[in-house]
Amino acid sequence: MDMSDRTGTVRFMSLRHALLGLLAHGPASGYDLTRAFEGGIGQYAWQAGHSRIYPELGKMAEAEQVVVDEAGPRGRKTYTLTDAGRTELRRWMLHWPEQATVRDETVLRMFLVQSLEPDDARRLLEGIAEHCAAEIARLRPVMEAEDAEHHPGDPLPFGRLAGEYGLRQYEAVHGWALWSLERMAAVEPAVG
Amino acid sequence: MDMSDRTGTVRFMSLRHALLGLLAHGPASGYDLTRAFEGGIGQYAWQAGHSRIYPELGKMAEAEQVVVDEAGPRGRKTYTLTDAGRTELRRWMLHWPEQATVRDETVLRMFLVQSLEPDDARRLLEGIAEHCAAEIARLRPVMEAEDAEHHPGDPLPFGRLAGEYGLRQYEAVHGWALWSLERMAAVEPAVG
DNA sequence: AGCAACATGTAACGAGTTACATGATTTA
DNA sequence: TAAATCATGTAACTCGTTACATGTTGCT
Repeated sequence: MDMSDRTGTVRFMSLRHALLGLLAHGPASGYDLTRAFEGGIGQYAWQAGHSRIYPELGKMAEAEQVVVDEAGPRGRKTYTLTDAGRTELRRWMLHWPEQATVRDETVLRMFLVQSLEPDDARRLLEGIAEHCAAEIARLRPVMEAEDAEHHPGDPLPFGRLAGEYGLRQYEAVHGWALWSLERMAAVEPAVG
Repeated sequence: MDMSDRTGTVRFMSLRHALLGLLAHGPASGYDLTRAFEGGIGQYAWQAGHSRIYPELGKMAEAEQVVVDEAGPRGRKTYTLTDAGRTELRRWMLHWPEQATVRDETVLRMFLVQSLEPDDARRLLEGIAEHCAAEIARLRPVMEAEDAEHHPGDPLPFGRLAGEYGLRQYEAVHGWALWSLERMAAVEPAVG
């Protein structure tokens, strides 16, 4: 599979693709989509507020990647993916740029752990390990409950793969923090 | 450890903290720092080009978090971290906001795998698994070589913890992609 | 009647990318 | 002497956040 995109085509606009992806599993309003960004996507993948989402939906409608069902109370507009929208989503999902956009404050902190004094670094790593352990304890039962409800043959619940990704992410960071603590202890044992 | 920051203090500016963190391991010029962003930090944590870095260094000098050694050929300016800079770096490293900035195109794609048709999703996951396997094969020998050169008692090489983080990240994603393929196969076996 | 939640929009600002612009030093 | 690399800077544009602004519907 081709993991890179050497064509000089359309760049960036990941918010648009996030919206296309969310709309792929059913019509939704700007309000609904704003709520969606408050969940896992906003926590782990991409952030956006309603003030950015509404204008983008407008542009997507212009580009005929979505259509509006003018209806619903309180001026609610429901957007539905068009074939053009689904095609663009698929194109984006299958063609990865050589350098994808990344801006992750948490990962940045991990890259900079070694800029702290050893005692501070240790405290930070201990905090990370604890935090991950707590998140794992919170997420694992959610996944297990979802799996228990799932009958063979049913389609996977929306977000199940993403949830698993989050869980494994926390497990990886947890393991890394513990490994780093051991590694630091071997080099420069804590005083006390 | 306090993993959240409820104080209404200074927001965002992660680029500044990335620069403070890089300068913590030694003085560098804007050019050097721009190069640094082309490596692991830019690939996994935070992106920035020279056009953003130079003005930010200017502001940091104004705020006296760095000082300039006016010297060097071609108008090269070397920046050195001050105590104020180190204090600010430490503050940022130890106080985590409730919701950290995240914008990661790759993770976004993983969240949206389920928006693809099963055959496309399978091809994508296979591609991810292969890509991760290749990166793991590339990174592991680098780490092992670094570890082999390392003598007990020496400080950890700069970036060793970050490198391990990257490696474990790829391992986690690799495992997730394989798990997802199995999970999908159980639900909707591939045709053929 | 009042409050929470639903629902949409705009404006000002902050932060990053691409492109424009210039020049000095080193190396082949 | 030509090219690559070093080295810095600015301007225009895009994208995201915070704050401003307004009105409706459903629930208690």
